[in-house]
Amino acid sequence: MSISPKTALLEEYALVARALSAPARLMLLEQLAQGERRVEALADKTGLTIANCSQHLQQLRRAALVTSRRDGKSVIYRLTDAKTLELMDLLRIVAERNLAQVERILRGLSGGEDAPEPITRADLAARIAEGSVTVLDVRPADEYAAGHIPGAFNATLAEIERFVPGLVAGAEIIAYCRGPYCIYAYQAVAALRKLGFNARRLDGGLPEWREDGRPVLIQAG
Amino acid sequence: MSISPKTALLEEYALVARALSAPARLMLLEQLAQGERRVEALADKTGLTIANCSQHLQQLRRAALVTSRRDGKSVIYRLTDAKTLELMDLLRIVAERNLAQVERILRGLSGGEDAPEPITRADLAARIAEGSVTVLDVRPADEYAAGHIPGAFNATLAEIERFVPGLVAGAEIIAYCRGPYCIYAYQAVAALRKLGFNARRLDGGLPEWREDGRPVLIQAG
DNA sequence: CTATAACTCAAGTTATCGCTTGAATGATAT
DNA sequence: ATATCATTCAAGCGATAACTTGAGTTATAG
Repeated sequence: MSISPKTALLEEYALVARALSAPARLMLLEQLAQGERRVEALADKTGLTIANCSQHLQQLRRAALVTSRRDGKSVIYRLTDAKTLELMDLLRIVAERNLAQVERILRGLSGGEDAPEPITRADLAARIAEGSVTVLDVRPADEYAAGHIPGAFNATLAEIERFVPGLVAGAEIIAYCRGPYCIYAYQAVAALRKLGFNARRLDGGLPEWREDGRPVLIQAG
Repeated sequence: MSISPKTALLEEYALVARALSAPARLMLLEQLAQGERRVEALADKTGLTIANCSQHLQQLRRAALVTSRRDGKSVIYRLTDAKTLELMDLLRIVAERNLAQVERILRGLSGGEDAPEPITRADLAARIAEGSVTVLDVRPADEYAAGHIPGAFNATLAEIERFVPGLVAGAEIIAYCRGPYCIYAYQAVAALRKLGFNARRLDGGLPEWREDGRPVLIQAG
């Protein structure tokens, strides 16, 4: 009872979509977009148990969205290629354009309607070159250490207030985080604007910046 | 116990992916890519029961991949926008590039390794203009009638043999069908090549041709 | 107003998914 | 070899999805 090739093909396409259909797996992909990671590190960051995390990763691998290799005792996962990022991005774009619920959440995060448009990566690069902007990396310290935009300061959301006194009141602040799925930059911009600063979000996060071929500084460990 | 905005966002993105995660819904989207359709017509084409079909369509609508409107007694569904097509296409591309199973099926359909590269839509347009090619629409007659590439002949797979005697042996034949998800063109090319004809597939199908802004001929009814 | 057509809704069944727990594997260190 | 660490496998449970069936809605026709 072999099924038709048509159905077989659609099953395969559906398999890829199904891999993207669980929040836990999207979280894993977001982490992997930062760079390759061990299973345990992914479990830590996402709050999943190790076994559960491993199972999700295997589903992603079956759909060929990620690949894995062994390194000593660890197994290291990474995105198969940039197409995986594209797929995640398109998913987000469709959701943002058409789902009222998404717009509502994003508006809430931005603290009202006064949120400015995000700055493009090309514009930010130009502004950094002329030194007219403060760049803020709103990710956890370990992710910052693993690679960040040269010249960016690092502060988590909780640390922002402590960080503020050092800022010049007039200067524009650009916040970025893990990427489109990450809401830290939204929240940081909202917090800074509430404090009277001129803050904006970067369009995309570090993975997109890197994908553009722009420089990434890795902290000497 | 409100969930975090982060999780809420990921749930929404996952909802879109989940809508794409069933072969039946991909089939429906393929049909809708041809043009807007009533529920009953979609049920006929896909072989789903009406109730089941309706439920799948509602899932697609919840994910904002399709929209619907009432027209008299009927409800007519259509793709929300071209982004839906892009999403389907990217899904296919990832699957074709990375899943061994998909490559195997497609190779099988093409009847071995001698399948030529598909012709681009731009190239086909040029070839049509100079009249140096025969275009074959391998979709059911009703879909052909609802819109086809000007100058194309219509023949289903079963009819191809009957159609053959009228063809010049040397002339190149370009077959197309519903689009990337449709395998008719693969099968038609394989069949024609087996008969000694110089046949190739068009890259994409009618929806992509239309999306390019190229002319589509609608049969006078 | 009633009948009919085209969908949608609701309930029930079977299958699959996501998560947990505990055991099994694979690779290094002692 | 034995111990240890990182990951995967296997079994079980509750929740969700796909499909069916039959009833309920909405709009046109008579």
